[in-house]
Amino acid sequence: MSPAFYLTTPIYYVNDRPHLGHAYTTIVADAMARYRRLAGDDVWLLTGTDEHGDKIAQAAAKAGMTPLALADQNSAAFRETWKVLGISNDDFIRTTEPRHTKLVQAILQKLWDAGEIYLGTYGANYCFGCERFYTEKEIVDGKCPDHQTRLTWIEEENYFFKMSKYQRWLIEHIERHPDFVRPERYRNEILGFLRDPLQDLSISRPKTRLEWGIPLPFDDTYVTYVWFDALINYVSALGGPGDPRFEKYWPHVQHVIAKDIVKAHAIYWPCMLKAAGLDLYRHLNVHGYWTLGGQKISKSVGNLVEALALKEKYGNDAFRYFVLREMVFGLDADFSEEAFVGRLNADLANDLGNLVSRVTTLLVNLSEGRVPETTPAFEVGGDHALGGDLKGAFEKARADVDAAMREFAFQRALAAIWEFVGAVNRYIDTTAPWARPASHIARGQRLSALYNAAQALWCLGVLLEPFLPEAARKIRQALGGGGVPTLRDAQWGRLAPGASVQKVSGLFPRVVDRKAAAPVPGVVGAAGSRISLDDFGKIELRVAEVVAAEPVPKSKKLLKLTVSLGAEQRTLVAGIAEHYAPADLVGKKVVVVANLEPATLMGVESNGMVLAGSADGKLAILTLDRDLPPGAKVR
RNA sequence: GGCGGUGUAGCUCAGCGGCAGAGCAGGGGUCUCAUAAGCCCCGUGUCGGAGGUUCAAUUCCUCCCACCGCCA
Repeated sequence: MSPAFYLTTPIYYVNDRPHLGHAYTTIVADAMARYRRLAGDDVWLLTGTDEHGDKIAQAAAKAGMTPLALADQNSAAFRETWKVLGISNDDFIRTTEPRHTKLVQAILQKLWDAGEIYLGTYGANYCFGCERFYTEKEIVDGKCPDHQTRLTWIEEENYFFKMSKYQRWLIEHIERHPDFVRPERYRNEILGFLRDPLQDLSISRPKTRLEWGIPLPFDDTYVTYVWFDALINYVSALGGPGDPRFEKYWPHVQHVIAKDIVKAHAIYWPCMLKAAGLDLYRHLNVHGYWTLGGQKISKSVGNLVEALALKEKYGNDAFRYFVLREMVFGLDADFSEEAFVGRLNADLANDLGNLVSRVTTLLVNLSEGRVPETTPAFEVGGDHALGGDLKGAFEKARADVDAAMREFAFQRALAAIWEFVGAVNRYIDTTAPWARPASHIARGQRLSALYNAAQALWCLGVLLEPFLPEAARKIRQALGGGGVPTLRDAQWGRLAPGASVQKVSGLFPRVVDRKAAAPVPGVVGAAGSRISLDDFGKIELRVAEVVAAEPVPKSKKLLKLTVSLGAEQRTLVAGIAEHYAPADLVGKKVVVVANLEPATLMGVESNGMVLAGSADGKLAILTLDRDLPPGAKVR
């Protein structure tokens, strides 16, 4: 029987619209689920939406809707987003579903009967304007920070979960299971927090203040408060104890969350499970935040939503690749279109896409579009072998990916695969199958090289499935493979000689437009996309007359120019030798950046820069359409 | 204020007692099967600062500076 694997994302609050943060969490969970399926596990992937609470009730009132209607609408937006992103979730739970509310009530009743819950008094400063309590540190001069009105001390009876009694037990559990919370930084944070006394957890709100929630089964003048409702989704989605699905998957549960909800998941949740007599989860996997253009995300999530829109511009696989490769799981990372395009061009287009293109083309041109036969004399260690141990390189990559994925180190898994991509590119260069003349040995070497390249490509088509599902499928299909692969298919020889091969080009087209590589105003990295007049004023542009021009020795691209700025002459180096002959430039009036820091190129110090535009490989220097004296200011 | 973390090549980061590393960017070369892609070559950087331990410290300890997180 295959091992079970149960993975959850948080349930997303329907107050938000789906954005980059939600998408990252969900993509991570999806990639992991796909990897475990590939490895042969019996996987259950859960996501969903959290739909109760004040904010929803208020937003619904404002929109003139019922809370449930609002929740329906926004929950659907998440469901739709995951569909568009190709997320392979097996279930989608909503906290307003009966299967959930029933189980929350069942667990509450059980804890109440067991004496784990008591009625206590909670006192705090309340603002009637905000309809909420404030903690001491939030208060400004005894007044509400929003309304500037005096706060009222209100004592309210509420139900409390006896969480404090589990403190010692929880510390011991975390100490005995070093990877219970991972990466380690969050484990340390939790242990630090647990050095102070743990408080009991308020789990109710009176209906007089909040109606939009699950009624307490033992007192229907109260509803269940946030975490006690939300966390239980992980259990209720499996039907709860006694349900075959629960019995099968729950013992193998792992959660994926962002760092903002670590405390609820690492402290409240284990205590709740313990009190309810349920097994604890295996691992809590915590990731960091995305920043945009180096800026911390403040109140507005608009930019995060826009960032998610890049999936449409560049494709799902590229989007998945970028977020999985760029973020070190657990740490914060920066998202920018520039970095995105950099990854897309360097890793996906140049390395992988081009590899797929060249291998399929070689097979079509030199092997009649079939996977060739190989013979021992031409394989690794054989008398006429060439090129080194590609198969060994793959086996290493596969092992490295496995080790990385066990630790949720997606960035390392992808780095390992790309090391192999590099090895295949090198293998093709060193074996150069297109260059083999027609001798018997050369022909055998050529077919052997093509055989190995084909096997390598096939293995990539399997191993890439969790990360680039669409591209991986295209690769397998190009080699005549259909259906759902498993890691066991990622082996030399699994692709049978004789299998037909289709040419695949343009798997990941290069993004060449410079404008596309720059942040789009109003989209991503708002901070980096516009400059102030002051910023522009820092650039000193001047008219310059070219006095002399000569090629820089040993350089294809560079010209050394002497220009006059009127009062002074300067030397500068320009990368335009492929487009302009030195003689064409002398006497021309051009525009230069006059206050650029000096830079030495090929041993020549350059003091400034000639302005030129380029597109599609063409380049043009900016000149004047009327005469101005050298040194004239440009702005 | 307490606890913890981070500070290494232009950028992102790995290394964590024994001659400073990778990827990207940049420069040069080269092949032509391929998406102007590939491949090869090119990195002396006060390893945040100051002390200390050690035969030897980027690596361990102390203090300081800067930034970040959690808690109050």
